[in-house]
Amino acid sequence: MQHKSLGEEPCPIARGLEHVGEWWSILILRDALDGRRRFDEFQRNLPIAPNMLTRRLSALVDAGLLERRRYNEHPARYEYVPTEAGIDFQPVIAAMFSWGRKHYGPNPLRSLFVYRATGAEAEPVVIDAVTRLPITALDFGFARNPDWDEVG
Amino acid sequence: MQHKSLGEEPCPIARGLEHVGEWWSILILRDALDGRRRFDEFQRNLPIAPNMLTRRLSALVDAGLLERRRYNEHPARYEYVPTEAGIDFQPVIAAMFSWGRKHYGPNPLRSLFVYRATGAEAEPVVIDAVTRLPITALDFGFARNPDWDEVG
DNA sequence: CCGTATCCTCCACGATACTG
DNA sequence: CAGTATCGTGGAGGATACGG
Repeated sequence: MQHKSLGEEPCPIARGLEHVGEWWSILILRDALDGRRRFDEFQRNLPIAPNMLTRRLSALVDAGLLERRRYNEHPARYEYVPTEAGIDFQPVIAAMFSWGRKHYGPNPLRSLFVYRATGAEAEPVVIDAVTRLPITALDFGFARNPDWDEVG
Repeated sequence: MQHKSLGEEPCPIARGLEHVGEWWSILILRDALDGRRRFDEFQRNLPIAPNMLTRRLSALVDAGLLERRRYNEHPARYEYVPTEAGIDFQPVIAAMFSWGRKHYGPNPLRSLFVYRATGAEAEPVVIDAVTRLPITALDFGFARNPDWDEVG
């Protein structure tokens, strides 16, 4: 993102976007979370130019989402494995999948859940793992509160 | 996105990204879902140039995420309200908030849930609203399956 | 006051050639 | 096979002036 000042925005969404906002980042993350590790695995699965793949992988490493790990000495070979921050990105991917599936999927009228559940259309929700209560973006007051550290 | 062929990718994530992949789109959506409706409301809350705001709002309308609704005749005034597809985007926003909060927030060590729940750190998960079971991106096989319509 | 039109900059992305 | 180097382009994003 060129508007670097957004990285200093108080909103966690804006801050997070700073690291995954580029087009390919999320798709690479998707593949990494799907078990892909190596350069050519990514490239086989994505219509991306090799230099772009290099750049995005480096950026994701710098952002702390992927770890570059040497798996062979001679010749030097690396694999890219999700860090904790990368793994934590899974719920975002899952939510995006569900949303994209419903509204822009090959068959927009049916969601993936149809095949896995009751046959009724289902809405994904994000729930708090502690309270087990559903939370919504609106609950956050995320775009309103200037101080994200204030305790209610 | 310039790589228009990605809009024809089978993966719902890639397809969805086509509509919200631009930097400002998600932040505008965030504000819209937070109750903002009007041009100047958005602009007051975001460090965005007015022409960009116009462009992104139009794009979101074209993508079917926002509806442009006239609320005044003379002079002509419009407001932008989330469609169903826009509202359905909330889980993505929520997941992004949680993720950004944990890893890139002003206080990266604590998540918002801390303040709302037990005091323990919590991980958000996406659950299927029908089965009430947690789902993960890996469950989808999303990056692997060429045919998203196949029924198991 | 609520936007739109114009013009410019810069970088994400693409194509291709090359190297150990 | 696993990348890097070089060059080019379109469009996202920015600054600012204008219009209803």
